[in-house]
This record gives sequence, C-alpha cells and structure tokens, in this order.
Amino acid sequence: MTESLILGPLFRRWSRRLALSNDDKTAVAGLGWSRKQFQRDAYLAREGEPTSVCTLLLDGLAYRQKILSDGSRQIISFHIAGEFLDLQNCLLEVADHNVQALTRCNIAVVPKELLLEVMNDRPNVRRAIWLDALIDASVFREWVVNVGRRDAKQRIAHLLCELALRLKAAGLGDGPMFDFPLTQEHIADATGLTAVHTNRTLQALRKAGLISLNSSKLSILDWDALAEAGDFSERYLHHSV
Amino acid sequence: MTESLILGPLFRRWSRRLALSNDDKTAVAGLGWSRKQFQRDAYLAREGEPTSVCTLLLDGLAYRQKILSDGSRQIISFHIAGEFLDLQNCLLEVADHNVQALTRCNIAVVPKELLLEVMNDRPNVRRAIWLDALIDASVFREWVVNVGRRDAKQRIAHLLCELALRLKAAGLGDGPMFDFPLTQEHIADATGLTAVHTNRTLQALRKAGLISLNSSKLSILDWDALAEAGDFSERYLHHSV
DNA sequence: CGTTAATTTGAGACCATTCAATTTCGGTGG
DNA sequence: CCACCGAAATTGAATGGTCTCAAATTAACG
Repeated sequence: MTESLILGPLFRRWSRRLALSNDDKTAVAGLGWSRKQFQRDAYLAREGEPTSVCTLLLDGLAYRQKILSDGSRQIISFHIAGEFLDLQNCLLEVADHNVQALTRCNIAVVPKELLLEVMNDRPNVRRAIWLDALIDASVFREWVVNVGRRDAKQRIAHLLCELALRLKAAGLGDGPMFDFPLTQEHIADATGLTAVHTNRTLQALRKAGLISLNSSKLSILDWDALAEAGDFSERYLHHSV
Repeated sequence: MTESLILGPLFRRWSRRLALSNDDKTAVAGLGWSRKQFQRDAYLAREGEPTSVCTLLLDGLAYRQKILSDGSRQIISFHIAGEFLDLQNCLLEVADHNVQALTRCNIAVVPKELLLEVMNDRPNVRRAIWLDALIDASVFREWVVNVGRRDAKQRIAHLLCELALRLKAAGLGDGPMFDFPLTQEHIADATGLTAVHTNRTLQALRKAGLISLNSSKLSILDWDALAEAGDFSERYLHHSV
C-alpha cells in the first residue's frame, strides 16, 4: 500500500467532495503510477506533443501556460499538490498548451489508457475525475473574466484570493500565511500585466494593508478587503461541489 | 424518430470526431428532450441558480457571460447549433455563470440525471460528451491567452478566426461568408475591449482588406492575413480530436 | 561573499478608455 | 413606399491606465 500513500493528497482532496470506497482507492492506487521529479522551470508537457499519460502533482507547484508568437507568455492556471495537471489528455490526442514546474515538483504519471479503464469500471472514480475537469474549466472561465474585465489591482487581488483559498483547502498554509513561491513575473503572466506594473500594484496592496508578501511568504492581512478589492466570489471554485 | 431529427445538428457534429452506433443515437434521442424557444437577449441560465438540466442549442447563437460587480460584462464563449451550453451542469450543483441568447434560439433541454444515466450506460456517448466538455475547456484556455496577452487587433482577429472556423465546420456559412449577428458590443465584451475601440479596430481590419463586416454578414477576405493578424492557430479547437 | 535572479524606481510614450455627440441602420406603422 | 423610431455604428477629443526601456537596489543561493 505504498502506492496509496503516494496518492494521499489526491484522495484527501477527493474526499472533501465525495466518498470513495476503499476498493475505488485501491483500484486507482494500483494503476501503475510512476514517480518523477522535475526541477524548477522544467517543462512537464509541451504544446503540440502527442498525449500518452495523465499527470498528478504530488508535491510543489506547477502551472499551465502558452507562449505567443512574439515570445510573451500567458499563464492559464496554477496547480498545487493533489491536483491533476492534464486531465484533458485522457481524450485529446495532442497537447494544446504547456505545463511547467514552478517549484521543484514530484509528480506521478499514469498511462491515459489505464486511467480511462478504471474510470470505465468505477462510476465513483469517473465522477471524481470529471468533477476535477469541470472545476478546472470553471476556473478557466473565471480567469477569462479576470484578465478581460478587471483592472490591475483587481486582477492581482483576485488571483491572491483564489490561491489562498485553494492552498487553505488543501491544508497548506498556516492560518492567513502561505508559502508563495510565485515571482512577480509569474503573477504578471497570469494576470496579463507586465512585471513592472505588477510590482507597483503589489506595493499598493501592501500599502493598503491588505497583504504582506516577501521572501516567498504571502499573508492575507485583511481577507474581506482583499476579496472586495478583487471582486472575488468563491463560487467558481465549487469547493462544495 | 422525430426526436433524432431534432438532434441532427448534435449528431452531425459528433460524427465528425467519432462513430456512434444507431443504438447510441436512439438512446440519446429518446431521453425525453423538451424544446423551448428564447428571444434575443433572454437568459437561458443564471449564475447562482441550482442546476437541473443540460441544454443543447438547436438553432441560433448563444453565449456564456459573467456580470461583474461594476455592471460590466465579460463574454466567455459563443455557441452555435449542435453544441451544449452547460455540460458542467451534469456534475456541478450551482451555475457559476450566465447563458444568454444572442439571436432567437431553439434549444432542447434534458434533466441532467437522464443524461448522466445514458452516459453511464453507453461508453461512446460518454466519450462524445466528455470530449465536448474538454474542448470547451480548451477554448476557455485560449480565451485567457487572447484577452491576457494580445492587443486589440489581435484579439478581434483571433475571435473572428475562431468563429469562422467553427461556423464552417458546422456547415453554416457560404464559403468565406457567414451570418454574423454579433454586435460590436458583443465583440467588445468577448475580447475585453470597449465598444468604441472595437469599432475603430474593426475599421482597421476592414481597411487592411482582411474582412468585410456589415449587415450581420462577415466575410473573411484574406484568411491567411487574418490568422496572422490574430496569431491564430486552430490546434486548440481540436477539430480532429 | 560573489554572482545571478528578483524586485524596485523613474520618466516618457502609447494603447485603450471615457464621454458625448452624430450618423447610419433595421424594423415598424401609416 | 415613406416617415419614423430605437438600436447600432461611427467620430472626436481628452484622459488615463498600463507599457516600455533603463538603471539601481535588494534578495537568493552556492
């Protein structure tokens, strides 16, 4: 049962939303996952490559991104331990975006056919995985709104609210304080801003007493004010289904 | 078999990607769909409401959107005949965004439990529907990139490329010409711009000889140049799985 | 403790916005 | 078929949020 230990973060996350039987967990754990480690900034997947596996993040942070023809980068989502990085690989033949390690990452990969098999056989596993994919999509939608219709301060506040809530739900973080290894360039690429303007906006958020952010530590000093500043509502995270 | 006639646009779209048996189609068609019609601008679904049905667009155009606290609107996606408007309703309990009719719309709705049942029983139907949901998510991702990292001209060119390709794939449109009932305000809300700037940008695209757009007719006069101007690559549409 | 990455600062330029007014278009009724 | 109406598109001018480019400062790491 060393396997089910490895998948702990996944099962813990799933159990927040639905009840999987021990048989379900054993079936998933027995799929023949292989572990890998990636260094900071390493690519876990590249746009245009044929898909063969699905990837579960065990430890660290990762993000999805696309590189534009002029070389600029748009980050599409961040991912924390216990989340899948590429569920779409199950059914899509070619990757449509890149996945990159934000910190050193431990991941577990499984051939997509095996994952599809267990989903075929086990309705509860199927439901858990599809729920993940649908919530991913909900987050993408909110990000469209964030970069499309909010100004710099709102965008960054919103992003910080999202990450804080997700980290908290995953049991990472210590009260209002979180390990926060994103650089200002990551924040900029996630919000469609430049690093320079991100810097100035973060200073404004600090000055307003909403957050403290340095040395890779984020503290939410005034949650209500930050949520207000970011026009943030947690519905889209579907933390309660 | 009047039911399967109604679902024609859906089956035609699905058959482009995978082969459904007649049994599969009959099962889907027999679900007890009910038809409704909505007028232009009517809401088909509202954020915050509990979900009970899944909606298939039979005719017309619709879009998903969110309204921000300041009243501004961000459009998240457009949908054409034969596409589902809310597959996420299958598993999510509360709608996280609004769905609105862009033109008069004919839709078919089915209780989500029935759709889940047929998905449970029929692997091919399951695959077809999940493929739809995953491709929706891929489009959302590309929209994050579009509003996040492209300038006005690129955003609008990209949107026009996407819609032209999808309309063409659905058999709508006559060569390079399409019925195009979007107002400039729709385009603005989809690209994160203002209607005024959208107007000026469209004029630039016209002047450059890339498109012709008036009286609700869009013509792509120079596809290659428009795709280039919009940094457009069709991979994310996954038209070939 | 040196070296590179990350953050911070300043000033100027520009893309997109705002606000308001005007013109054109699409549909309707006389 | 024309007059009318509201919606949509267009135009102008001024404002402003964000970007660009560079340089300086600070932090991270071996």
